[in-house]
Amino acid sequence: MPELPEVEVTRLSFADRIAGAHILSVRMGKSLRWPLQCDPAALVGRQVITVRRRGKYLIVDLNVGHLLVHLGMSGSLSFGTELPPAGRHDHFDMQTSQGQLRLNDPRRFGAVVVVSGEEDPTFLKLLGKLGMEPLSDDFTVQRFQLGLKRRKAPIKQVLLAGDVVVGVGNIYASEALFRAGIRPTRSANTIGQQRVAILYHAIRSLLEQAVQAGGTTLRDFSNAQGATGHFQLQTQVYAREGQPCPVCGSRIRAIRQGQRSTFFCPVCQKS
DNA sequence: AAAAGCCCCTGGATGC
DNA sequence: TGCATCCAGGGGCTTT
Repeated sequence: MPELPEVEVTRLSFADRIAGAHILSVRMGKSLRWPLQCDPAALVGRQVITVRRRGKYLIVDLNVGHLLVHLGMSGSLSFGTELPPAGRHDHFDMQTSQGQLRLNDPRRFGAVVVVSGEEDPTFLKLLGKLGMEPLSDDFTVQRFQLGLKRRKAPIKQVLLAGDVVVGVGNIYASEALFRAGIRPTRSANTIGQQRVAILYHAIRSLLEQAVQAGGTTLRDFSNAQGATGHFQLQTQVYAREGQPCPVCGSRIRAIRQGQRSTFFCPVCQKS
């Protein structure tokens, strides 16, 4: 469910409200992808400083240590002072002096993990090999090109892998390649400089627009205040197999790449 | 080093 | 209505 825009929108929807809060209690329900790696009681009394994002991870900086939060495929956070009683899929609840932070995640691919710092082995394992942040100044056409040069796998899968650029998930990968006119099966290292530049700008503008739109809500995404996104109204190929291409009218096609579906226009994305 | 598969888990949609 | 099958926005891990 959540790609970079959804994670960023989630962050923006509660970061200011939780900053400065003191942790009063922590409850872990059914296990998520990994154990918390810390006694919940040990978090009591710590203070939330800020909330950052790296790729699709949220990093909740505490005065002592950090909370790494990942939404997986079906996770969503809520933050509020009057949340309903914990339900079946609420697997993490953190009561603070400024409200309650809750992770709801039916599929439990998500995670909440406590790390001591940025040298913590878990922090390094999860975040250490991530690629460039697409909306940061580090991400340049030149570096993007350099990253793609040494990959001969299909461009769609290189984008998804997250070791060149982070945050582009299954929806935005198809959308970006459509906007750039590149066939998803094209080997990353064979894309010409001009095309790489176009793809670079497509990725940036797409993600920026999606954040502006509050993210994409396909079935159940909502931010920490419960608001849904509306970028799905601007998607052009994702989940539109058989429908006419918005540019040329050809039928949108669907293929499988690495057990994920990919959508593209066979005419606009010739190669 | 890079690429390809497998798997974690639940729920909704579809088909018989 | 019941049951089987497939699919879903991610990504770490193991094997080639």
